Amino acid sequence: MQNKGKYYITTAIAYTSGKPHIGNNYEIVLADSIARFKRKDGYDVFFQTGTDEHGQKIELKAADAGVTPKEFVDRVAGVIKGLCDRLNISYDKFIRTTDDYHEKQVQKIFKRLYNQGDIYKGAYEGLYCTPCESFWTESQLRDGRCPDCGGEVKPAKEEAYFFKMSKYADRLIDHINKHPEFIQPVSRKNEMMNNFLLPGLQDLCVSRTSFKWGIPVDFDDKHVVYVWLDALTNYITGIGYDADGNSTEQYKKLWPADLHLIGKDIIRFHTIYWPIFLMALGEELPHQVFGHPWLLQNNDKMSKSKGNVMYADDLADIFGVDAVRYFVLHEMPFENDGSITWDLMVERLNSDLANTLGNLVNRTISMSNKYFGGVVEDKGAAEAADEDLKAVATGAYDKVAAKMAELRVADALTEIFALFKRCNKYIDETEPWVLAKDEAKKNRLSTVLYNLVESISIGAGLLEPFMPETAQKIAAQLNCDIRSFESAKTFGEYKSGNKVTDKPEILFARLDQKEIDAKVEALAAKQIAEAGAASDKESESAEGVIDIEPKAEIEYDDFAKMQFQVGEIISCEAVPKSKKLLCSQVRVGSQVKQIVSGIKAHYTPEEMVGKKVMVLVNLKPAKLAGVLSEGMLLCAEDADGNLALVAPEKDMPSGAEIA
RNA sequence: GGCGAGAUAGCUCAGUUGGCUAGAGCAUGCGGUUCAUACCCGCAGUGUCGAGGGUUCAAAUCCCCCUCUCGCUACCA
Repeated sequence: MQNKGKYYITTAIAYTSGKPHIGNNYEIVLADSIARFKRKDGYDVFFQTGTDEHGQKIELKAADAGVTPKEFVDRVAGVIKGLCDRLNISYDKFIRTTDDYHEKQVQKIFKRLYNQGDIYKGAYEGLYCTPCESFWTESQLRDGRCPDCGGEVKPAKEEAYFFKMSKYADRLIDHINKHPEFIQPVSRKNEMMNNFLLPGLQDLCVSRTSFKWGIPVDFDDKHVVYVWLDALTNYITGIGYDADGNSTEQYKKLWPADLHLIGKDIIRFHTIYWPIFLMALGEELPHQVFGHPWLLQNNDKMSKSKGNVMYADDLADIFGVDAVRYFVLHEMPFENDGSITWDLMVERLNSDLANTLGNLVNRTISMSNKYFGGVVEDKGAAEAADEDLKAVATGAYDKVAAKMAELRVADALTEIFALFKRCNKYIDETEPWVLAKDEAKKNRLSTVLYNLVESISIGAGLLEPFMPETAQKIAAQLNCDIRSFESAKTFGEYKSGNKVTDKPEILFARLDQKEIDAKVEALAAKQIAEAGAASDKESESAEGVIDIEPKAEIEYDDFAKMQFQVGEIISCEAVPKSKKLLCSQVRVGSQVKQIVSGIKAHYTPEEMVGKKVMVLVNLKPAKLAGVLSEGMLLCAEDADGNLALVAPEKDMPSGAEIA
């Protein structure tokens, strides 16, 4: 087979804060299918995945669990790698951002970018805008004032390093315009252009002093390198990049990457910051970044405490690895989010895998055994009816390859199943059981069965990248090797006179919805129990608790400046020109304040009325979406951004002081 | 608020540069068949192609407007 050149494909690296659910594993199955397809198609493929292991969240989780951060990430990385292996992922490299070569290179990269002036130390003094709660750099200020609100900026305590993004923006815009395939799907290109590139890029903060669990900046050890410079560079450090110019042969061969496969939530980082980092390092840009949609569960958020989190290993236990692979690949459209439910999985498995594919293999082998003792022989008794089957079988590769070239994996699978459906139809057209009754038609019957076995063999060869185990099982039952793509283009490669197995195994057993329901309930119970136990102490704890960025310590005087009181909401309406704002009239003691809050998504105006809530009353009034707001309603926020108003635990009169 | 995408059969969607009775898969109904995992094959559907207006011999497809949904983004005291 000719070598079509190298193909370097990566997934995003998984954050080691906990066990990933099926929605996270989707990406790696997708990547694996592409990698296997390319490999089989004659490319010299290198497939890298791994784990992102630094950051404050991990530092805190480890502390909760009573272990060191390294012990914590070692354990979670092991779980993640185990899931990859369980899903039969054919990665060539599993990188961890705690690997020593990676850490060393990140330090070198940081230093080099600093030395060449792309990274600079941000002077926070005089640059914090209190109303906006934002830090600004010199270059971002407008006339020495906050570019957002035009207010004064004041000194602050934390210093940080920044990357000068704007310096490379024009080059990046040019690159994106000249390479329309760079950002996939293309609809994302406009979002990046219109929201970030064209309005002007802000410099990116690339260090932190507020936590320690990260790669230290080697010339300023108060700082650790902050997430993106650490995480994104895995794509080059994993294959031997060296910031001093001594990159390995492997690096020179593989870079630039052919495809970065990532979730749509991190497209910005991969199509703006990452290319700019690479430009700063003088490296080529990756050919393509594909921000795939998400696999959601029934539009319902997965949550362990609800017991509805789907994990790849649980699914594989119930359905089998290849069924899970088939499911996530098939259900995921190209541009919109897909949805996954237990009902749908049972339906897909019964309809596609058991009925169409499994039954086809089974009935074909059964007939071969029944009529010819398992011997499959082409007796040359061809008829016109065979031509279409042959055309579909030998033409399937081209169709699948065309879909794969566009990364349309779900469509590629559909093309393969079209071949299996054609085979079923062929059986009905030729009616082997009728031929079997006529001794004179023995040769025809033999040829018909040969055509079927040959077509199935071709289909199995095409199926291999997506469902490797199943392809293996089919080949074993047909007693032949798995077909190469090359041999899938010609009809008649199955060895005539070969003997198939005499005891065909069921590839996919039909499932009973009720049995699955029972298993699902058992899983849910287990999860809820675990979630309960976890909230006590266990290392999995942090579901149920939230860690946020700590702010600098304040004096009592700072606190005393704020005046909190109980306020009663007497009326409330939506702010017309905004999506998220509600405008409430709040009685605080004898006065009424108008307060605007960004909680429309969580409370209806009707719900708000009558509530007694905690109000920050002496906040300087400001206009929001053109409406005056004279205070702030206090809310708690969870990790998903859900808000809950804070209210006194017993009924208190309006105006009561909170201190 | 800014930018963008979309609204087609019960469900998920396809419909290329406007062209014949608008398609596929799944689900539903009917018929056929029995090698096989009660499977497979065939047939049939229903659709005001989101509402309204316009251009055209001809519009799901182009233009205008309206309603709704979604994505990114800003604001969210």
